[in-house]
Amino acid sequence: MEAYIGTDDRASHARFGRTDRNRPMYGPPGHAYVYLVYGMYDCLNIVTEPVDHPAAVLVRATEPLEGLDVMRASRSALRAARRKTAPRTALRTPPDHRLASGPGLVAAAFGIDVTWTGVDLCDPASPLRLEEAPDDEPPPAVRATPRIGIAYAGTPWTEHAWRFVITGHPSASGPASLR
DNA sequence: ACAACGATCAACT
DNA sequence: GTTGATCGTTGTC
Repeated sequence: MEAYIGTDDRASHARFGRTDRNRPMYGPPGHAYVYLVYGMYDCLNIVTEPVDHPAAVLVRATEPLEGLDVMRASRSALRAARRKTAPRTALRTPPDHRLASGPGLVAAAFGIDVTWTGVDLCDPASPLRLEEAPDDEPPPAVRATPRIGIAYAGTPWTEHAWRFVITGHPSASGPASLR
């Protein structure tokens, strides 16, 4: 997960204030904010603050537990559809635990695109939703690191340790040194 | 109307 | 470690 909060956060989509795209960030917490980056990849965010306080966490990675075959299929389908020229080398299939180890890969694995923006992730009837962890499941150890892939190098906004990984988790996104 | 660029990924050197 | 793919959003003119 990676946190973005407020209009002062120069790395956040809310830095321009309220726009058509980032409207869900200003909406109620627990809803999805999905956007397209680099013309190719969808990114799933979860709104985290009350109405009119723009903030969200980007889901950078998930651990694939069920439907791995579906994840593999939708990922390669999306890759093929969005690549003009075929690679010279055969495409490598990633290890199962890395099927959703990046924000664009999470969306690809779950088949999420921008049409999902705004859905209520706390609605038990939603096909895409958050659920309570089982009582017998202890919370994992979490490590905080700087955020990844944001511009404004040298500003305080690149320094904040607002990226959170489950310590040592093999499905985490980003460089191995930051897991 | 237009130009720049981005919360990325995978291929390539 | 570097770079191409690809297009909606945003700021500027």
